[in-house]
Amino acid sequence: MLSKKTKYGLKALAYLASQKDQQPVQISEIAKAENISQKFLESILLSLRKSGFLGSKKGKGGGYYLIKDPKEVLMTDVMRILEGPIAMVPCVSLNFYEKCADCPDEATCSVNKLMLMVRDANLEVYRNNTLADLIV
Amino acid sequence: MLSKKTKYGLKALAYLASQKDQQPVQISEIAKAENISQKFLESILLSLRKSGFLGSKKGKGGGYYLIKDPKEVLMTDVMRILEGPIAMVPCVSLNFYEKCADCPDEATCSVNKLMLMVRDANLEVYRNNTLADLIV
DNA sequence: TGTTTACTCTATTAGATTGATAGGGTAATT
DNA sequence: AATTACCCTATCAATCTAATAGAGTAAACA
Repeated sequence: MLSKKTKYGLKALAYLASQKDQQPVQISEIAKAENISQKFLESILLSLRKSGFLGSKKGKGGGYYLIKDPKEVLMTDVMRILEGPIAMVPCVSLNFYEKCADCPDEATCSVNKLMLMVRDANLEVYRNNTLADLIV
Repeated sequence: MLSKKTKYGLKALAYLASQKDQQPVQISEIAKAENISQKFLESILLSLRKSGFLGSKKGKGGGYYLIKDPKEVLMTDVMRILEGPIAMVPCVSLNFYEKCADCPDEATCSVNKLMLMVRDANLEVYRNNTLADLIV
């Protein structure tokens, strides 16, 4: 299940990417346009800023804006920040690897085998899509 | 994240599929071999039986056994029973479709667009793999 | 027939996570 | 200096997960 956090984050990024100019957009505007709880959105945009996707400007006329060209924003990076690991089990995660406590041997683990294929399939989608591809 | 339920269910199915004959295997044996809480495994095997993957035999010499040939058991079906929807959002789910409450128009929704691709990528993996493919 | 075996079912629980809300603080612009 | 809007902390109800406990029931076998 995709978390609301990721869903809202993606919508907000798409909203910013579809702006004509790169003027800052207020949180309240995005929240209203995308039906998102404003306070919740605040925390999401904050984490996107801290991870280098967004810039912000304070004071009157302030708001958030995209730092990079939407074509340069890979979905792999966005998803890892918003949703966390792309893999469904830590033992096949590239960026968040962890050994499964209950599994004695990954090489012969049927779950590992399947989840490795799933991970690769997902990675291919996320790698081949940028923020620009999400805009209509 | 893959739930423990699904993980254990897959391991149990793979364990049963790797048996030489089709004699019933006791829950306790599977639980021990795969490091699974026996009581938790009980409920998982029960749901796999109710959904037509497993048969069970009571009394001495009883246990669970596969009903179909592992080659005939599609991962799509297994995953839907154990984990639920394959799609990450209900609005792109084939078997569990639901409209998103917050989304006015699926056709122009950036999240919908991306999650549709992800769903298809996952479906392809699950459709092209049977229980037999998980065995070493 | 009676006992054992092992599946079946219901209920309960601690813990974690999620999504949302409230309230105040702070920096930058005008 | 006032306003605007970002920034941060804390809290909370609801939900889900994983595990556990205990009792019930059907089938096999001596």
